Amino acid sequence: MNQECSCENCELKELFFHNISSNEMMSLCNSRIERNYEKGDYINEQNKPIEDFTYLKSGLVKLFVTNNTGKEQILYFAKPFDFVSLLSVFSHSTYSYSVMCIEESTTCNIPIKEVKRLINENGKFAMGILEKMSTVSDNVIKESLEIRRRNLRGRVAYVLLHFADNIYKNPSFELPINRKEIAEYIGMTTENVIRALTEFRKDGIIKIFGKVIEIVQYDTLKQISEHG
Amino acid sequence: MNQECSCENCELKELFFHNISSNEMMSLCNSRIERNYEKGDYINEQNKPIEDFTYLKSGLVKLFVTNNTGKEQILYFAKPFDFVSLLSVFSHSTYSYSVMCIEESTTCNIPIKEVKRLINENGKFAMGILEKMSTVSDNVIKESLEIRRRNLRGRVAYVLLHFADNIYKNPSFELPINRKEIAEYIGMTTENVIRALTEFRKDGIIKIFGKVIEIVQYDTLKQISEHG
DNA sequence: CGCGGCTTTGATGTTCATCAAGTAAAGTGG
DNA sequence: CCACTTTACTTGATGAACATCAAAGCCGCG
Repeated sequence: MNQECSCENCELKELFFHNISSNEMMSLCNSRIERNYEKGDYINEQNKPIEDFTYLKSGLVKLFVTNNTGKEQILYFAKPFDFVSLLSVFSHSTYSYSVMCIEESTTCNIPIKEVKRLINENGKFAMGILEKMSTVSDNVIKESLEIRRRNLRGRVAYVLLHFADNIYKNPSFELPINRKEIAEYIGMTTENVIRALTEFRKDGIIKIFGKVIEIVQYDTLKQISEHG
Repeated sequence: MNQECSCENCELKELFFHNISSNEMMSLCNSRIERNYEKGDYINEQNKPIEDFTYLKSGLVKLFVTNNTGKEQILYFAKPFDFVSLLSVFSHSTYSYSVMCIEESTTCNIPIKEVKRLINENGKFAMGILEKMSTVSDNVIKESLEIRRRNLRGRVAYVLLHFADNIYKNPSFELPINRKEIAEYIGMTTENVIRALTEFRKDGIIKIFGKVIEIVQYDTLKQISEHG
């Protein structure tokens, strides 16, 4: 009778262990593993079998696909509380995309079988997963549509605001990715991403110190993002 | 004791009423409504409250968003057996997308409350919904990435092949949408969609009779789609 | 027949990708 | 710690791809 399940104190408990009995919880807690990753480490790899249900406890990761021309397309940046393996876990036996750390990260992993068993046995738990999954896929789709309807400047502005508003909640932040990855996210070339950034800098809208970005004229940037 | 639930004979029974008891089934069957739509009718409208869980029995629909510049972006074409309201039902109280018929269609609607109740009570049923939802969102995301990495010609070729292979399963078919809608789907202008089609026609790759398209050189079109 | 919407074509200009070259920064081995 | 290599970043020049604008043809419908 292990009374000391550390999940009891996990800040994600409410999110994930919602609506399950203490027995069920104990069982999950015993089969779960925490993993630490450095920047650049793969958490999941495209086409590899899905074994764990993974969520991010801390850090930041990018979800991307490598298409058959060898190029990478980034589809999402996941932050803590996001379920990293949520998109294809229930429809495929292998990952449809790769997940890589862009900041030091910690994940909590539960064997996918355990989670599936629990879903089958507990509808309330299933409902929670459904809600979370719906949220994540909705976000991914919406973001891709938002990016798609903008031009180069609008897209770059959108990304900067995304990091400032949603990820770091601070107008000045250190970009966890390089220029090439910004390009892979917004579907433009590295050179043109740089050109847009330089323009913003010359116009006094942002300041650039290597990877550190400071948004000086927030409203102007917002306007450019809304297409100006 | 109504022994005559018509769902018993519904071809979608296996898909949706999987793993539920005959009592549960009877209850769903009694609260469900079938609706018929003409081409151009709205099935769901963006920002309107979600009341029903909807799936498509027959026909063809487009899912799209109207962004704040008033332009429409098509994100998916749903065909029978697809759950039309599957993307945001569990995370939002209003639709994130509009759904409009592009062919005469029939839907089966079940009050969302009923479905949620059933999910909460029956994990196996929930698992089925999860799988379906995962499949749909995976498809939407994958398709958008596939389109994004192609140029004009590649995108138009991709759409034609999509209709031929996935929707109509026939190299010649009648396009259910106009040129503008193709453009809204692939993120290009109407004029350029037409130019690409005309090129394909002049090169003898396809034949065009108004909305009827006949793919003559399938392999060539495939090559163009894979970027050539 | 005439009107409005859809389609098509052409001309023009803008936006963006590509190619090339150079600078800065960061890692590597002696 | 310094030369060396590699990787990231930056700028410029050029051409291709695409959007925009304008106009005309087509087709269905009242």
